[in-house]
Amino acid sequence: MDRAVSRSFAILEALARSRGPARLSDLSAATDLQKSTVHRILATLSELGYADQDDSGRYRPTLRSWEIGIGVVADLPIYRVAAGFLQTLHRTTGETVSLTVLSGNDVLYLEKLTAARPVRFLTRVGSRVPAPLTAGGKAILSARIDAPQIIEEVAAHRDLDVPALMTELEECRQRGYALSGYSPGVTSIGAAVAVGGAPPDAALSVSAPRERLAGKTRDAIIEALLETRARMTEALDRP
Amino acid sequence: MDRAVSRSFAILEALARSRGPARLSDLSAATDLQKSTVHRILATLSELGYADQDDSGRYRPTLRSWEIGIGVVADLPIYRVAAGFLQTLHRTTGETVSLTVLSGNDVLYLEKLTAARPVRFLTRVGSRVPAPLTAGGKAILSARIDAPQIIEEVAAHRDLDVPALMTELEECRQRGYALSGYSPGVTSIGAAVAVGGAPPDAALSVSAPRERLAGKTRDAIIEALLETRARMTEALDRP
DNA sequence: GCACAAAGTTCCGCTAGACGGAACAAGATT
DNA sequence: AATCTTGTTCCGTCTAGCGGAACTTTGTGC
Repeated sequence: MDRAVSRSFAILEALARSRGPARLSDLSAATDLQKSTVHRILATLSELGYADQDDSGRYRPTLRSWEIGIGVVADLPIYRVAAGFLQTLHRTTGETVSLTVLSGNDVLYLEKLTAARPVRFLTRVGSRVPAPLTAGGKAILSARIDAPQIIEEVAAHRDLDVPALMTELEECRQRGYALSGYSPGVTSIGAAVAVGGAPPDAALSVSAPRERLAGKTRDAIIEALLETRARMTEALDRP
Repeated sequence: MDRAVSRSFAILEALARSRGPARLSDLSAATDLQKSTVHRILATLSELGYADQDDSGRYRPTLRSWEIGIGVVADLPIYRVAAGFLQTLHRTTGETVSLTVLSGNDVLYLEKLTAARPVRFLTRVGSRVPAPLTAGGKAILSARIDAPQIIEEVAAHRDLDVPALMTELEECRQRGYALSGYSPGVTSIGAAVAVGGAPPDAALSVSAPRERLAGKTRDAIIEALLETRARMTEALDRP
């Protein structure tokens, strides 16, 4: 395990985590590394174009890591295919739509199109939320055999009503979509997207204030969501 | 200049560049490094969560670098503020709108909202185009004193009609927006966004097929663009 | 404005650990 | 079955990363 490599990523992560420019000594403290070591590695990162130093000597990350990262997601078949479907879903429903993928025990928000009358959201693109707490996550879990162990691991950190969740997942499996109220006052509806015959690792979801998600509107949105999911699955399976 | 660090990023970049999973020997060849070295560093990267190995032994980058990167852009004031303005501009014009930032001699596409009837675009979010070739880039350059040297550096690699470009920039400066036809058949209109009194390093742009950008529509779009730019600048200056 | 504090940078001897050639194992190809 | 090719492991060599301390610069408080 190359020590310098490991340390360089720790520094880069600390740099990205610190909102705004970071001082050398802060990074040194955050990573628990000698100042001279941090200084040397930062010089290397700067030379490579991953960090920058302003006039006052403080360091900030550059957009280099973003360029690499965006290249990675742009290569994901799900991401490429989803773009168009997300838009049509957004247009037909008029609400906030999201694309999430399962990453470990979390759901990772890959893309989000926000409604004209936006909701106060706790999540932004790039953020993680434990899968069993979100509509998209539940939709994914409901079709995976490893759902129980994921739920168990999450339950070890937060308190979850595991039995209730299990019966809820069973319901999701039957009707094809999941519901959630993770952010207070907003309801989400999620549907899992599977590629090939594999267990699903992505989901589409629609979110709106609870009062906007009732009666006919709600039924229409669910229909649009399931329709989009079907079309998208079909597009993914077409080689 | 820590060698192992430099090499690890070279490997990560090669991994991200190679669309789809990459083989060890390919990475070894691409980075001009010994197989054993690449193997060891990949093991480190895997342990750190930046790379993964599938059953067939091939390596692929994870979403880790994207998570870091998206955190970096999410911290950019321009990016945070732009989101809402991009949406309203997209809605009022109905066309494709983009947010770009100046990065070196290039313009980097940070965000893009695509029109319902989309254009065949050569650019995607995360891609780079030499600044003098795009509407957004010209708009930015027209308000910067270092424009001549950027143009000169770009002209060294591609052939540019430098004198024509300089007079065009002068026009941009006077009317407040720039025009471009970088992608064949599509016209873009760009306006620079400056924060504080500093020289601008970002731009908003609207793109559409040439035939949709004529007469009254065109005037309306330009008005909407300049209006949005004004509002956004105001929002950025408000602390 | 001076003195003190804290932050960034440089230096250098030490040695841990990265390096790379070669050998080995496991598939894939002919 | 024979032959590549690819991923993995081993190990002696020695370089390059390490960290404590000294030095310089920037900023802060009286």
